[in-house]
Amino acid sequence: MSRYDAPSIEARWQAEWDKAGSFRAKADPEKPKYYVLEMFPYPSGRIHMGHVRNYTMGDVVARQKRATGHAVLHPMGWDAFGLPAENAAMASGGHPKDWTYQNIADMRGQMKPLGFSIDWSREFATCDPDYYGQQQALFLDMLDAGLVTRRAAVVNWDPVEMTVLANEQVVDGKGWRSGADVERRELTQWFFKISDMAGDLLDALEGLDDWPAKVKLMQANWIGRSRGLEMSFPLVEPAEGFDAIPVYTTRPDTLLGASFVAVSPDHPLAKALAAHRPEVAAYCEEARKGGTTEEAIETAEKTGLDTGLRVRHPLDASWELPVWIANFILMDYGTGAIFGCPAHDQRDLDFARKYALPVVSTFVPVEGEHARPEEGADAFVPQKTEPVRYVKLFAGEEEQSSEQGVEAAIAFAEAQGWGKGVTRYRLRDWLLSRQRYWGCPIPIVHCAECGAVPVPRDQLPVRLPEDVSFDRPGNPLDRHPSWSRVPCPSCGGEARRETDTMDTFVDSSWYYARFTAPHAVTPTEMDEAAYWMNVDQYIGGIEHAILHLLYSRFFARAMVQTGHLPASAREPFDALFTQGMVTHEIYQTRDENGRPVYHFPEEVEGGRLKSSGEAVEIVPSAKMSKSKKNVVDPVHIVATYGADTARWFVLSDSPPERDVEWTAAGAEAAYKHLSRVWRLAQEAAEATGDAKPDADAALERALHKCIHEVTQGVESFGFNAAIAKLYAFTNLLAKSEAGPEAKRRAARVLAQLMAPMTPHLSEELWARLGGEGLCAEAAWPKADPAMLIEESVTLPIQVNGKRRGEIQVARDTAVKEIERLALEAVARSLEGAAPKKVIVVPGRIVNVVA
RNA sequence: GCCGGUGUGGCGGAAUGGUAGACGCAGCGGAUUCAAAAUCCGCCGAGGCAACCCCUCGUGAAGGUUCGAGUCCUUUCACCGGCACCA
Repeated sequence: MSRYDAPSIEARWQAEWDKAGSFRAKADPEKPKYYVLEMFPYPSGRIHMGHVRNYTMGDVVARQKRATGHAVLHPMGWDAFGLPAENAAMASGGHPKDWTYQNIADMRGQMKPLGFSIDWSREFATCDPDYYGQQQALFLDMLDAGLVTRRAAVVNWDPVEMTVLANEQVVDGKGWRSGADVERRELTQWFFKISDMAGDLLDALEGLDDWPAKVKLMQANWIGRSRGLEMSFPLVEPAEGFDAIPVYTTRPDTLLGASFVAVSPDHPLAKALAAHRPEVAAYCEEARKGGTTEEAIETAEKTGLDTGLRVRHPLDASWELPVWIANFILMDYGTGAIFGCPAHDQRDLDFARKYALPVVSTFVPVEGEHARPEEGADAFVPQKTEPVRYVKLFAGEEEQSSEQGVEAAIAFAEAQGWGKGVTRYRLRDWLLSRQRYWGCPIPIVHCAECGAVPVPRDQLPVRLPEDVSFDRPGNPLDRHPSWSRVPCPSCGGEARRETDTMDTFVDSSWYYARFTAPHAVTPTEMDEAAYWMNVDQYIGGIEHAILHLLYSRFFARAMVQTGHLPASAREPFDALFTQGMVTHEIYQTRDENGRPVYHFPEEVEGGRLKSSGEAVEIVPSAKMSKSKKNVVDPVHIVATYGADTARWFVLSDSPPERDVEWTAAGAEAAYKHLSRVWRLAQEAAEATGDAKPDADAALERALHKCIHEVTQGVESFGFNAAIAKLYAFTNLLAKSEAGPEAKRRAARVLAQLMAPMTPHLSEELWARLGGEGLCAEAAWPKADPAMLIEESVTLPIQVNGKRRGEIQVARDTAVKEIERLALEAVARSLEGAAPKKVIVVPGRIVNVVA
C-alpha cells in the first residue's frame, strides 16, 4: 500500500487543474453565476496563517459552488499602495515600486502551492498604472457628478519633521521618529461627499439580510443618525462680528439645565479671539496638541478657557451663560459649539465640576430617588424611552420620556421661531487627500488663473514619477524638481500638479468591480459587471466592519451614478462573512533588565529553548505578529505536511467567525487524520469479497446522513461542524463490516465531501476509487431525504428540568402514549407523587413537573 | 472615553429555549512489537458512593424570566476588534 505523500500529489493535481483550466471564470448563460471574494491582501512579502484561513474559506465556498453547477468567479489581487512601502524605502533605500512588486511575486509564489481555485488570469495590483489610471477616471467622473469637494481638514502635524503623520505614526501624542509633540493643523484637502448619502447608507442596511447583525449595527452607529435642535445663543455683547453662537443639541429638553456654552478651539469665534488675545491663542495652541483620533480627543483630559463673553438664554433673556473654549468640542460635528447641561451629561458634569459651573437637574426619576448630580452623584442619563419627571419643564408633559421631551422641545422652539428641528449624521465626509508618494495621484492641476482644473481624460493615467528619494521625511512628489510643473489644461499657463495622492481605501473600494473586467480600458465593462455583480459571498476580517465596507458601499453607489455599474449593484456585497484571526501562544524569556525576549515556535521544544535549554514563559495566545514572534510560516507547514493539512487544520478547530489557535499538536493531528483517510481509501480500493446487505445498507444510510450534514455545514459556514461530521463518518467507515463495493462508494463520496477543504488528497483518492473525470469538476453528491428519517427516537425524560431517565419510542408514537411511558420511566424519581403537569415536546424531550 | 463582540473540561470547541461537553488534542489503560515508531481498542468535567445504578455541583460573576437557560433580560468583571492617515 502506498503512503500518503502530500508534496507529490499536490504539485501533480495543481498542474492538472491548470491544464484543464478548471478555475477560469467563464460566463455561462446555462448556469447560475456565483462570485466569491476574499478581501485582497496587502503585499507585505510573506503570507501568514490568517491569509491561509481567509482564502481557504473562500476556496471551500468556490469549490462547492462549482460542484453544485455554478459559474464561479474567484479572483485574487493586491492592495498594493500604502505606507509600509515608503517606510521600507526609508529604512533600506530601495524604491517602493520594486519593494512592492517583489513582495507580490514572493507572495504569489507562497500562495499557489496552497491549491486555491483562483482564476489567476484576472490578477492585478492597485499600484498598476492600468488600475490607478481607471481610478483617476472614476475620480473625475465623480467630480463631474458633484460627489467630490475641497475644503480645510485637520491633520497630524509633526513640527520637527515638518510633515503630516498617519495616526499610527503618532505614539502617545508624539511623532514616532522625532518624538516631538504632534499638533493638529489644517490643510485644504479633497473629500468624497459620502455624508450626502448618509441616510441612504443607513436605511439600506436593512436590506442586507446576509450580513452579520453586528456589522450592520456598527455601521448604523458609525453613521449615527440623530434628531436634534439647531438654535442660537445671542451674545450679550456682539464680538468679532458674531452676534450669536449657533449650537446643535440632541437634548433640547434639558435647555433649562444649561450652565455654559462651549466652542471648539477650531471654531471661527475662537480663532478670531486668538488673533488678538494671547491667552486665547495660547490655550488654543495647547488644545490642538495631540493626535486627531477621536480616541485621543475623548480620552485627553478635558480642559477649557472662559472667554469672558456672555450669551443670553433663549428662554429667559435675563439669564446669562458664560462662553468657554473647550478641547473636547469637535469642529467637524454639528456647528462646532454646544451648550453644556452637566446634570444629564457626564462629560459636561466633569467639566462643570472642574471649573465650578452650576449643575441643575431638569428631570428626575418618576419613582424613587436618583442620587442628585447637584450633590456629587453621576449625571442622570436614563434610556431615551424611559419616562422621567421634568422638574424644569418648558415643553410637553411633566411626565414623559426623553425622546418625547426632545420632540416637544423642538416643536416648541419651532413654534416660537428660535430654533429648528434637524436630522444630523455623525458620519463625516471622506477625506481622501494624502500627503504621500505611494498612492494614486489625484488627477488635478492647480492654476493661479483657472483654479483646480481636472486633467483631461486622454492624459490619464497621471503616472507616479520613478526618480524620487526617500532620504528625508515628507512627500517626495512635493519636492520633485519637475513632475508637478505642467501647463494649465485650461489656459495653458504655468500651473502645478496636485501632489497629494489618494487614501488607499479608495483603491479597495472598487476592486471587486474591476475583477469583473480586469483588463478593460474603462473602469468596468457594463456587460461583464452586469453578469458577475454582485459579490455573492464576501469574506474578510471584522476589523474592516466599518470603514472599508462603508466606503465600498459608497463607491458602488457612486459608480452606479456615474454609469460604471448597473443599478442592481449599488449594494455590492450580497452576503458578508467576517472570519476570526489565527492566534498562537507566545514564548518569551527575559533579558537582564527583565524585558521580554521573544522566540519563534520552532526555537522552542518542551517548554525550553532548543539552543540553551532555558525554560520559556508561555504567554496566552494572541494574534500572530512578527514583533511577538508567535508566527508559523505557512510555507514551512506546507513543506512539512502539505497544503491539505494546513487547509484542513485552519478550518477544523474553531468556528470560522472566531479566532483559531494554531498549535503544533493540532497540525500533526490533522495530518494523521488525512493519512488515516488515505489508508482507509486504499483498503477500500483493494478490498475483495462479497456484498453484506445489512452492513452495506447501514453504511449507505450513514453516508447519506453525512452528505446532508456536510452540505449543510459548508453552505452555512459551519466548516468546523462539517469537519466534525467527516471525522465521525471516517470513524464509522473504519469500523464498518460492509462489503467492498459499498466501502469503495463510501470512500469515494467521503473524498468528494472533503474536496473543498482537501482538494488534492480528494482528487487523488477520487482517481484511485474509480471516480470519473476530475473530482474538482464532478457534481456534488445529493442526500436522499428518505434515507435521513430515523424510525425510532430516544426521548430524555426530565423531572422539574433535571434529566431522570429516557425512553425509546417509534417516530410517530402518540403524545398520550409518550406521557404514559415517560411517567413509568421516572416513577422512582416521583416517589409516588402525582405529576402536576407533563410537557411533551415531540421528538425532543419530555418534562414532568412534580 | 465611545461603538461592537467574546467568555463552556487540562486545551480547541459542540449544543433550533429542550439529555451540557459532539468532534479533535493532551492524558490514562490495553492490544500489536524483541523493542520502539506507526496503527488499533477502551476510559476520560468536579465531588460523593461498595457500585460503569444513582446523587450533588458545574457554561466568567451576581440577580431575573421560564415547566425547562450555555442560549433570553438586568447589573458586573475580564479579554478582543474599531474609533475616520495601519491595511
